[in-house]
Amino acid sequence: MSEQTVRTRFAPSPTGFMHVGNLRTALYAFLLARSQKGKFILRIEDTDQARYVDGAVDVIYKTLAAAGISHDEGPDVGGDYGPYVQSERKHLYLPYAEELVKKGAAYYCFCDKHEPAEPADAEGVVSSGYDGHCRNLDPEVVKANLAAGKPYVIRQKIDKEGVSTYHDAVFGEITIENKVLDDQILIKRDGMPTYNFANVIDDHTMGITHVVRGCEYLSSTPKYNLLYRAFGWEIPEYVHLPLIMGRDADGNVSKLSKRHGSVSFEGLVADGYLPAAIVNYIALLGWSPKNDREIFPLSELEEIFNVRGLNKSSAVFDYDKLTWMNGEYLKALSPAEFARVSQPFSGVAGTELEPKWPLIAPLLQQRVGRLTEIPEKIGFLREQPEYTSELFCNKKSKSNPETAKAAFAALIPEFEALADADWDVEALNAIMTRYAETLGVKIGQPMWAIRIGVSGLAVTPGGPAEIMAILGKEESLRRLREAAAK
RNA sequence: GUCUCCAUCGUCUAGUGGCCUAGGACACCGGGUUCUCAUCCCGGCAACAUGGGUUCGACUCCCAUUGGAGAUGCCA
Repeated sequence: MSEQTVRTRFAPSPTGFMHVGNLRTALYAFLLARSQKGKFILRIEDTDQARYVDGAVDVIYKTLAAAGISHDEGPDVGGDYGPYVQSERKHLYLPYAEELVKKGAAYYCFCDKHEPAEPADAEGVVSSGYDGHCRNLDPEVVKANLAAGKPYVIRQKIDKEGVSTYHDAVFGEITIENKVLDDQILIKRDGMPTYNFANVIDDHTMGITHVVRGCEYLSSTPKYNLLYRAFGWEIPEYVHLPLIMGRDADGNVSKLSKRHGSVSFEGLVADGYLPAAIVNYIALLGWSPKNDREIFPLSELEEIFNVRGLNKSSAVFDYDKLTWMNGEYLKALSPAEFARVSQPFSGVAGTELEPKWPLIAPLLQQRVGRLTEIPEKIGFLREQPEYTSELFCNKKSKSNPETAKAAFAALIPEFEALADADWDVEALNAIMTRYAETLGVKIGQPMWAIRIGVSGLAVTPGGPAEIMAILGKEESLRRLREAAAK
């Protein structure tokens, strides 16, 4: 490319939610622009009126903002190439299509709506393409039909001879035989442009230099290039991205969709993933910095992003790895920040646990992958789960129901003797430590028993002392006496 | 069906002809540390789809096969 400023765009259609695949496309387009000190543009593609969803555009703004992907031009921030909403550009497209007709690169078509192909027969054969009925209509007939107000569409006229080749930054040279290119519709019966047409016009008129999009457009790109050429416009640089896949219960892989789990940004956030972690994770799903690092703040990605790191093969979305990465982000938060972001997921609001949240949150920060794990992790604080004395067996701490009984017998009176005012983590730990020392066993043994006694669980956030401090003297002792009776 | 693209551990990936008995991460398994289970640390398991070429030498280049994905809309 020349000295020209890099301009990339993200052109979502307002569907009401943001698929992570789309978000990743936006991220890469944004990163490419930022890394080249270029501009990133947001354009709303709402040419399909039938699909209009209320408030869907706001979802796009909110998601991009939450992800930290900021655009330099767009419907909400303005710019020199507006309007940035396709429905507001409606009047713009028809003249371009008519220009193409004049140039012989497009034609009016008065055929009935092409009936949707049969749901595919036994062989899975799908009828393909337009039959070219109106391709060479007599100009006089066209004029008459137009004058009579006959409904029409405008189709691209594609020369079926030879092959088309273009270059893609990720996939290299792509060559397609022109005969498989269909005379696609440019202007629909309702006067609106199709995505295929609007895209080309908008990208050109908005000065887009790098078209970043999913690789489902790989095989239709030659048609777009024919359009650019018919207009005499410069073809942009293409950056086609591999798809994000999901794995279903049977182990089959396909384009990531709802049956694989949450696939929208807001869905993931609701599942307890931090926006920053989601962005970091998807950045590495199909792109590599070519080194062993995995945790990258967005600001750093803006510096180091490079199209050379883009992968050709599709990637399976791995919720486990996202959970791990989310845990890393959670741990990196300040304790106060963690308490703040995790509280809404905790379920403590309005309960007796709410005042104790500042005590509980620190115990969770190092052991949570998804924020939604929190309620089940702290459920025992409100109600102790059922358990049997089997749980008292633990090889490592040399524990069994007998050692537990002994520990209860010795420790309950000691805890009882502790004054309410002294009931804190240090004092409680001191009591257990002293007991272990006099008995000559590892501290793990009494702690194993007490942990289970007050929680009913083998694994808990925090240790027995922390739990007792949160539970308070009365409730702790009640649970311990019950445990001793088992 | 046709067209296009893809192919390294279960998953995300590094690797651009010799640095590869293929590196990192997640998951899994084992050990260690921490006043305690978890966290953390250390270790282990585990891959170049197959078959032909090219080359002194192929994970890397070419071809075929197989497998996978996408496209084939008056959706975007």
